[in-house]
Amino acid sequence: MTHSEENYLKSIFHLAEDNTSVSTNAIAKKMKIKASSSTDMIKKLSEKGHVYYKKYKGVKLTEKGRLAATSIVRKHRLWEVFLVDKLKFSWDEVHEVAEQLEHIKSSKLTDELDSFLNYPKADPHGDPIPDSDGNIIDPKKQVLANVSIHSNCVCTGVNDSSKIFLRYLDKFKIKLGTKITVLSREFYDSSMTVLINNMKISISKEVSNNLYVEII
Amino acid sequence: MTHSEENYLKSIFHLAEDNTSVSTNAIAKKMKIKASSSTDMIKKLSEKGHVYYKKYKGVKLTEKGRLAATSIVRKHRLWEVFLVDKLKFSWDEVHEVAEQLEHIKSSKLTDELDSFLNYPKADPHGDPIPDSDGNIIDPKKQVLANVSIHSNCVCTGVNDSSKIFLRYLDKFKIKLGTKITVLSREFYDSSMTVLINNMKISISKEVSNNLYVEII
DNA sequence: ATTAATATTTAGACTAAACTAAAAATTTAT
DNA sequence: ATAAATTTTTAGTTTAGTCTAAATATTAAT
Repeated sequence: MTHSEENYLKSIFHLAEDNTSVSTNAIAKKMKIKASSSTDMIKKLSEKGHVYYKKYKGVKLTEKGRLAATSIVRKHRLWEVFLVDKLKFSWDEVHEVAEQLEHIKSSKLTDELDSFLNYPKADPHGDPIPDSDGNIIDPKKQVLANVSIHSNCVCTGVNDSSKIFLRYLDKFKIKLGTKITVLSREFYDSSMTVLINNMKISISKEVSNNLYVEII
Repeated sequence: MTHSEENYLKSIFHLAEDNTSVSTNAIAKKMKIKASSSTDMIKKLSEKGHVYYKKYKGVKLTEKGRLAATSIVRKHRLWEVFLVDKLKFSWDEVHEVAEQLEHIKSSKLTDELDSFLNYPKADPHGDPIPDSDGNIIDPKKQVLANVSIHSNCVCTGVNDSSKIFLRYLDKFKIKLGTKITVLSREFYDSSMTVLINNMKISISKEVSNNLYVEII
């Protein structure tokens, strides 16, 4: 399988982790290519048995395609853990490099890396790492925005792994494991006041919608 | 730079580490491609300033090309150290995977890896690791075949990193650092009798020519 | 239920990197 | 020094993955 084919499968997977149907256009948009390119590649992936495809009717991963996709996601997230835990990368620096490393083909490498890293359950952004059979145990996540007032919770992940968001979080020393107490919420703009690291801060709805937490 | 371009530069470098002229044919042979493909790519690399090239007159790396080549060799060898030292790869398993990893583009990754591995001087086969400026300190090597009788020496590298040779060495428990005492040499076939791990064994000239040693 | 807007596919073109076959240059041998 | 052998280059083809522009299908709006 080529890098390009792998990227398509990964994109389809991310567009529909629940394996609902995805349009060729949505794929094109996600991958920042033209729709015609997407259609072409989908035909090819369909012939190879990685996706189900009916003209104009969208695309779904086959079992084979899903397994290939989760394998790439597994590698991507394991490498991210490696970069943060073993080398000195921060969580906003890992994505680009992991995009390259995820294409390395060696199941021994992947499995030894997993072992070396002590079988991590999640990547540096809190996203779950699929096992080698493609199973993903995703502790269903709750977004900070939906937590009721006076709750005590812990940050368990982010819903947006963009550099800009991650750096915002760094600025306020918010990381995975950080305790957050919800103090109040504004009707006007859905912003929240929360207690983080003994500091009272105000958080916009954009932020509270992109922070996953677990209530304790 | 594409993977393919990088592979050409690497091949040229290995064909002439002393930076003498290399024929397009030699490149083709080394890379197991046709000579016409080689000529085409050389033209392209020449236009990009990575090689000097005059039709029918062979190819030499420019400074820029040499730096690119050593960077790839550096990455290849660092990854080999990682695979052996940190994951559980043996020295005959690392090459194929390192061929993929060497193309990952991130100088931060390379330098942090170097630091994580404690700035190794050589890869698992004893080949020197270039520094980030492309300098290679290669302790000039002596082949076991040339060592005089009764010398005590230590294995410091191999001149053939093929699986089949490395596995032969494994069978006799010969690895980097293994002490070798030369007992005698046969005129007939240039084979040697040596003492290794307290075992007297006979070694063909093929083997003694591919083992680098340092006399102690 | 048509028309308009949008989504999707088709057709044809481009680039990178390989190939084959043939031409041209160089080297070797007589 | 010429012919033969070998090496190297040129010319034209192929495949993968992209693109643009045009055609067609689907969906939304009146």
